[in-house]
Amino acid sequence: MVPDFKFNKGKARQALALGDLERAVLEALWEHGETSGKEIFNLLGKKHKVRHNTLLTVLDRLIKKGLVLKQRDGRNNTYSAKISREEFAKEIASPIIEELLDVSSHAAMSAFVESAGRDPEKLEELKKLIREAEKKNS
Amino acid sequence: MVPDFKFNKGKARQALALGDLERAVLEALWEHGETSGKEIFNLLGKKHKVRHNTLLTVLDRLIKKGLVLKQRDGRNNTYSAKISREEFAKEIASPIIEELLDVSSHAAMSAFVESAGRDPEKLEELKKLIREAEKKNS
DNA sequence: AAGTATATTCTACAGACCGTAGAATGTCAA
DNA sequence: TTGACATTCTACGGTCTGTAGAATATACTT
Repeated sequence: MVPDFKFNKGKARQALALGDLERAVLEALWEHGETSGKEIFNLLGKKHKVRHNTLLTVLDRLIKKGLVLKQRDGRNNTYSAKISREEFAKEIASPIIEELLDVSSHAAMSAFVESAGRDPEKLEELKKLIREAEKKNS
Repeated sequence: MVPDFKFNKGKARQALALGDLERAVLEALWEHGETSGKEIFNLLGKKHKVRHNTLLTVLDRLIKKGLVLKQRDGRNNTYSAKISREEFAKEIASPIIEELLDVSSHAAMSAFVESAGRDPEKLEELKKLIREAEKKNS
């Protein structure tokens, strides 16, 4: 175990290209689909203790990042995820995994199987994916 | 495919908790073991076009992060990685993978098998790890 | 021992990213 | 038209990273 150095949860979240609040907003949009600014505030403002403003700024940044779509609807706006959870996950997973394997494929694979392995279903899917990959290789 | 949004190499590197130059320095230390400041400059200064200073600052930050050890040796210092490549990889892989699986286990597993699957040896190791995990589960 | 070359330390700046939110503005509805 | 509400504009501060000038320490040479 390494003293001092801690690659903590915060770091891991950052690893996913977005800040915590940004992620939370995106999650909310995935969960609720098209959502007005007010709804978003109701969903997140209390828990995160942020102003309505703040959430709108965050939404704006997500728009700039190409992750969220904004539509006018009278005096309100409507926000929706421009990219599905699956697409997002796919987009970020590949380069990260590539890097992890590059640093140490053994460590990466161990960690992966250890995490996924806690769920037998995931293990089954993993095996299936491997069989498919092997078929493609041969 | 998602337009606009690109989780590029840069992001992925950042995901590994360090900046590019920091990573490069750490890699150099892993490769060359105990190294003087001058050697580090010779190894990296040219390629990265940075001053000796810059590298020492980076080393200093790595020290603060608990990743590098500094020792006096006369007028020079000697730097060495305080954490092995394997340890480092292990440390960072787990939380990242945890997060990736959390966002979408399917996407994470697909991406993983796709990356690792390009190398049959890795695929074999993966299968072995899975068998071990299954044994532990039962 | 003084001088010089070299390495290190101190200090600082800039840019990106993110959370945060006040102030200004726009819009609908009564 | 006015009031209530939502949005937009603007901006600040903290963190992280790359970058490096200036100041300082050290050792070797003469």
